[in-house]
Amino acid sequence: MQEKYDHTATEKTAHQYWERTAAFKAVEDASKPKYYCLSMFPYPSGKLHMGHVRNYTIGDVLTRFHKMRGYNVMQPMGWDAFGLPAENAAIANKVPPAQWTDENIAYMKLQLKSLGFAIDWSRELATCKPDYYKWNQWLFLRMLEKGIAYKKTQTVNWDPVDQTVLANEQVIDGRGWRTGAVVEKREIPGYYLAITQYADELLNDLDTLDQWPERVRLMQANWIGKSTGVRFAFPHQIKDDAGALIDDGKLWVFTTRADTIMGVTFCAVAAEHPLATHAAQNNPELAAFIEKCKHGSVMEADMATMEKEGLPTGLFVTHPLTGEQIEVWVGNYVLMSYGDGAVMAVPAHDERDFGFAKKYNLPIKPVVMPGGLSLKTDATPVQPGEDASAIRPLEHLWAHSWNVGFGMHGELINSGKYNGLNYEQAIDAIAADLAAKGLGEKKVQWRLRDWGVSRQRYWGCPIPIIHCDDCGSVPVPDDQLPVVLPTDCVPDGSGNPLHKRPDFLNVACPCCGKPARRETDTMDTFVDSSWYYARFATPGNDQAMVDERVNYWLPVDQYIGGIEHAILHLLYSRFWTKVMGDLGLVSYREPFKRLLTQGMVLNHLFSRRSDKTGIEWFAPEEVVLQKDEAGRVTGATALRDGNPVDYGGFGTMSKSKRNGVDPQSMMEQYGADTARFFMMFAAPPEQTLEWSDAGIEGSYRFLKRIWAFGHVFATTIQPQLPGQRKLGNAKLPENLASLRREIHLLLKQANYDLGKQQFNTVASSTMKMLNALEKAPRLIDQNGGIAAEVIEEGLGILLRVLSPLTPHITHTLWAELGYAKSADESILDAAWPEPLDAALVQDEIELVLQILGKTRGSVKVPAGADNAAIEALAVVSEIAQKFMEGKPAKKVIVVPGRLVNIVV
RNA sequence: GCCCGGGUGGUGAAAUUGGUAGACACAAGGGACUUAAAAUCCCUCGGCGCAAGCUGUACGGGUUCAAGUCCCGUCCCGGGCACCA
Repeated sequence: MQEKYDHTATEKTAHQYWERTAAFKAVEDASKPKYYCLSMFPYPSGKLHMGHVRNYTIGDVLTRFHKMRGYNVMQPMGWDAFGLPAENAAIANKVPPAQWTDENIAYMKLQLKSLGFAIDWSRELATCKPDYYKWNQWLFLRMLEKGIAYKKTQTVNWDPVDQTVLANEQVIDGRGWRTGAVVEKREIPGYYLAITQYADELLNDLDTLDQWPERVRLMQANWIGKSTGVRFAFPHQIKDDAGALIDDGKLWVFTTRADTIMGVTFCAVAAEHPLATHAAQNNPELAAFIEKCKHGSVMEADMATMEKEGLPTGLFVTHPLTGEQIEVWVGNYVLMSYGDGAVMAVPAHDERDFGFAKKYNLPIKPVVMPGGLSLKTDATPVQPGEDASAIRPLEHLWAHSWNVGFGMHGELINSGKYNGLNYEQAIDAIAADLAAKGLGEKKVQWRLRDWGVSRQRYWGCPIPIIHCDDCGSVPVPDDQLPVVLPTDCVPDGSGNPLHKRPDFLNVACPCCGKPARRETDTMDTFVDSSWYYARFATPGNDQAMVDERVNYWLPVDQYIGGIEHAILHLLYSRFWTKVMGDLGLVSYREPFKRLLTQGMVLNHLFSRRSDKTGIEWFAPEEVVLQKDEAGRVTGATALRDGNPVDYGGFGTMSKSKRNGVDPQSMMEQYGADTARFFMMFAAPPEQTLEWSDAGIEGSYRFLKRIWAFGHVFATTIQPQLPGQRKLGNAKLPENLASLRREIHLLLKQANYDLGKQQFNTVASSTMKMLNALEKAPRLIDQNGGIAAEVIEEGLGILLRVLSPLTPHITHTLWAELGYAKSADESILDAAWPEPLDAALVQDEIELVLQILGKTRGSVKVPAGADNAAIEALAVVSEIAQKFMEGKPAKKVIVVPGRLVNIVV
């Protein structure tokens, strides 16, 4: 074998072998447990970034590990290929998005191949291809039939110059990003998917996802936002100009605290509420305020700090239980989009209402005595630590905003017939009374909204609808699917280019046959990514969305991706799965059994602030770091002018901050194995990873040492191997037994860590194995062939444990050093190593010796010794005698295999 | 504001879930080889101390034979959510 490590040659050899043997082709096989390992598919933006490399390396390590463990593994890859960046690139380069996308896919595929990922490329898919998106359209039509998809008007950002709809991120300070024109809000029709029909199941099934990170489940639960309460109405006689009762004479509100209804002193409605609109007609001040509220809501950042403001409408509604007249206010803190756009206000028990009431001098009426407080003779509560003789009226307590009531449950007071009831009793009684009057009932309110999927965009999956003047919006018949998107359009930024394509637009109505128009809206790209993992299981089927194979491979056993998809993508995919399940297409209810959210890749940030140009960012290779004598970074100077730049610590790699590292140049210089190893070694997978050039060098050094040891093995150890092997359970001389034990202990640790998906310590274990083996060759002089056998076994273990991380170098060494049993066998076919009990046993074990809980040293005891024997040995040991200072042992704690603690 | 994570050497981190804190690596310092440099190899490396030893996991308490790990309180850092009624 070659003496020096040549990563280019090594990687080429391995790639050719995998290609030639179709090593990663996955075929259904009922005789083996299956393992479907999936990394979130990339958007073909042009080239891979380090986040991709990290993501796919994690997936590949798991894939290869399971393959060697005997699982039937499948790791596919595809392209999330529709989306806005392709349109933007088209505008900039005057190239059709399809062409740009295809070119990017071709390049990125090469990059993925050069990283050596064990991907079954025969299952590759791109969401922009008709054979994929046909099934988006097909399922959309099924949803339409079941009432899960429906049409309603939606508000969009409209650029009046470009005549186009803008995504939220394309609106900058209220203006279009390209034209600078003031963006208008427009109401246009669009299609929605009723994800809220599945809200309950989506929430409840989170409990079954016990192999998901807790925080992701929490984020989803918050997003779904279930709250149970009572929806009820305040009757009124307020009429509009035509003389009709506004909202049928009922102001509906939702509350989770129906027990405090008797404490309502006013109501607040959103600026867009019909009552507000009505009241503003003859009230310029109110009209101005409402206008301000509507505009204010655009600026997200101000929302958080915004002061609670309001104005009275002068309108009154009737309290449904007391009959009192309740004034209606417009409040800037009431959202039209949540519930009914109106709230009851109970200042005594809600912090926000309280602040509002204090500001505008509205009455505060306490109706709940918080639990845990006792009452004084005048029925006021005693504060913890307060002198019980102090007499204060109830109102005084709240007027001083002593927070005894906000959000707390307790017994009702000041509430007439409900006095004395607790939280649950009060809600039941009040809900019953409201129901009897036809003015309310218990209700569950969700934060989750239906999913608007219409996008007024060209580069997406066409929505399969035809608009006919006579028949209305008609679904495209199944036999006319797919509705194919023309791929030769070049968007220029003004409007949807499909509008200029008569060949696409003009079509006969499927109902009546008259000329009609095709829908030009396309689907949200989240639709594309909501089921691609299922299609991977059934490649090549042009007759059905999925087939029986889907129930073999799915659910995905391990899904890996960024935390940024914790909510939308994962929630939509779960929803889509449930819909597919209800249509009888799949037999599982959750798509992803186990989820790993990998951390981001960070790098140093360098910048310089100048008055003229603002912030200028420096790439790490453009600066020189300054360090103090301890090696701590104290500052940096620019290479180009020698002047200082600001060091901003670590931040996520980004184009704009110029701190990204290009995987391509990395791989050319050091190779894929080094990149992969560093990624795995530098941090546990879920944590952020700090890029380090020195760390890369270190990983490279390790691989060079592995290779060098392989060379030593081939030249000096292998020739010593006896023809007849006798290692097995053989009794070895202590120096060999100890080396062998060390390797097997490290293997045990590595297997344990792999189970935990803690790959950084797996990498550590392989380094420790090499450290041990490098010292071993001299053992041959004393022990001959048997030592060579121990080393051979150790290196074989090391290569296999390392192989999921650095598959190329281990592939080559495995073959070159004679580990492969035949020419068509590679390390991938080797069984994963397991530690041998025979290698782990030892005659004597060393226990930690503590006196009074303080570690003082260690004591050697025979391996089989029982607690009493260990105790006896420990007490008479030299160290124990020294530290016990002649005092008798009061108690001795023996933790088998670990330590002895003597208490005196 | 609420909800999650975190806080361990100069740095990234480890500690088999209550049992020798700092494994493994990076950086730094010293040495060997070399005409020299690079590469490689060896040694040192939490703090104090010549040493025995003492001390040390953000801070203050507690439980325990034993606490980085568990409990209570405080202070920071990161992330998510939010006028959600």
